[in-house]
Amino acid sequence: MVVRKRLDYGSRGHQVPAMPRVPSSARGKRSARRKKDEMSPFDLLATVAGTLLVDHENSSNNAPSINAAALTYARKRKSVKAEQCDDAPPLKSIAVESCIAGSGGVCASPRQSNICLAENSSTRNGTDTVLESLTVKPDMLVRDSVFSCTKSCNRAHGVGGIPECGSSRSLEATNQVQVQQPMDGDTTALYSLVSSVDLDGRPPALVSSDSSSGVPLCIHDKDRNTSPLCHAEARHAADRDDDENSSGCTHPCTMGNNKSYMPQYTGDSRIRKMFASKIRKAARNKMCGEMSNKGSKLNLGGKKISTTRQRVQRAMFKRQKPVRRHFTPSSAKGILTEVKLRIKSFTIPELFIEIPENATVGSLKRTVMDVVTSIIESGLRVGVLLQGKSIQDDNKTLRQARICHGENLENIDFTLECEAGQSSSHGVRIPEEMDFHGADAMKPLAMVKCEEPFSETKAGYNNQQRVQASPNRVQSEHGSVHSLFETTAHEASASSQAIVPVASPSSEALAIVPVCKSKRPAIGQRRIRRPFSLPEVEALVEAVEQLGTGRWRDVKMLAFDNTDHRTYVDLKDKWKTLVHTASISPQQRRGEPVPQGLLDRVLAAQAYWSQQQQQVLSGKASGQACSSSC
DNA sequence: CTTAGGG
DNA sequence: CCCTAAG
Repeated sequence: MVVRKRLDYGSRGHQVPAMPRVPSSARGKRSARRKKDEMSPFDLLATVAGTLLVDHENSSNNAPSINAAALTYARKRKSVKAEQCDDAPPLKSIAVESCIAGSGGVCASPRQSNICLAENSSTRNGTDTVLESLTVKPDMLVRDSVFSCTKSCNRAHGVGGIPECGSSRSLEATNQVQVQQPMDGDTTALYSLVSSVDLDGRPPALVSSDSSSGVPLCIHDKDRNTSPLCHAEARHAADRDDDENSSGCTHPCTMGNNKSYMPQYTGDSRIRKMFASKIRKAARNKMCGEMSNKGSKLNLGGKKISTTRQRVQRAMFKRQKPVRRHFTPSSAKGILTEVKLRIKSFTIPELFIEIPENATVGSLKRTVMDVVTSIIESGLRVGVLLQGKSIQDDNKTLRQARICHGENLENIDFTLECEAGQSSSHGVRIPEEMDFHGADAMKPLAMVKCEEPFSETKAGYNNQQRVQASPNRVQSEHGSVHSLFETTAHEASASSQAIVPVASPSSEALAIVPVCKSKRPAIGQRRIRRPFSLPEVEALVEAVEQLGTGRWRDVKMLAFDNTDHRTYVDLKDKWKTLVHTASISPQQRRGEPVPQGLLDRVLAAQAYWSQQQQQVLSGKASGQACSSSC
């Protein structure tokens, strides 16, 4: 038997992408295998750092703590694939220079605040602007990373020096590390001590600008005046699905009406379902060729451009753990203190990579790896801040630096940044070298980032409207960008964490930006929930009273012909729920209350038309019997 | 494509 | 809302 598979589920005008469907047998396996092959930027970094540390942990006492942390992280993350490590070039010695960053560890160097996009220089100072945080020059792979020693119950102090780090919003990796801290060691020794990190193995979570002020990509986030760290702390308890949230994308005004329903952030289950649905659909259809575990498609070769400049714009991670400091029982000498540190922030700058169009995914991965490696290789600088003030004398003992007996431990922060000024030998291009035609080149990024996939309350009903609202985006979606997006998404770990290349109109450069849910319903994207309003219900009831149940297409045309987001299936479903609502007690009803009068009409119409249908059926049957007998 | 019904 | 069998 041939089973027809409908590709267009929706009604006219409601565009639902033709999607392959996975056999229902696979439905139960939605979220089963997702994370396996994911390689988040942090993973990538962790892998690199891990390799670095492997090479140097025995030979160098000055291995940057971040590497240690990253290594631990990498080790704990089974998802770090060996292939990435294998392909990584041998790492040379790391020049780790203890260097003190400026207060707050942010933008100590003018270059760091130099951005290629932000035409508005007034935004460059002080708190980082969105653009600044988005486009960090590659000379700082790890910028403004801050370790912080804090007591478990001392949240406020853990923030020391951080709030000023606007750039820390860019990427926060609050890995918690544990340090055996000899009280008499000098600051340099302290760095190496971080090697004994005890990293929490949880995968890096994504910063959602909605839930964290760490990603102020959209203006609406200004409403949230919580400090990043406070937010971070607040998210501890529920950091479960950070990785599902879009890092660079905010959904400022969506879901305005129904605060209790926020699909983008509602939780993993929903979004995971979404992605799992994507996966299974894709797998079933096999129309996308090789699919990543995120349902991504790889089609790099199909691009028309000869060179792809990839812009690793930004990656953000946020890992939140309760800030704790563990004091081990003092040894006989009583000079060891176990301290838990955490990386407050961790910034990866944008990278520009030239990749031939016939490059393979593997080569792309290797290139990214090489670039990251080269940057790390060039050296990381660790800074120690005590109460926001940098400690520049590496020879000073901790006691001399008044870092002792834990009394100041909660005030210690660490900064990590790349050695400035190096250029990559792997084809990395710093922003200035890009042939951007002015700052406009990056406009699409901003658009995409802040773009709201669905604006439930304001975008209007027409899908087309939204598409038209952002021609650049549309262009991006249909071009080669899409294929690259798929590729990149494969490497990124979480949905929201995925970095997506976006075509730059004025150049052929591809920008990789944190993925933002597409305005176009992504493949397998569940439609946004749009509760029926009272007028809609009234219209529906009236139409059904007129036409009856079972003629949903007509009902649609009669009462909802101008609303594309209501399919006749939706109307049918709504009627179903209305009937159910009318049949239950008012106390059991949820959502916007429907007037009882309307519900009565629903029941009446339902009873009437069901009776009619039965009569039709019986009449039909009798007619058939008659005709057959006659 | 529509309808119907379960999820 | 989604998914799908069936008409």
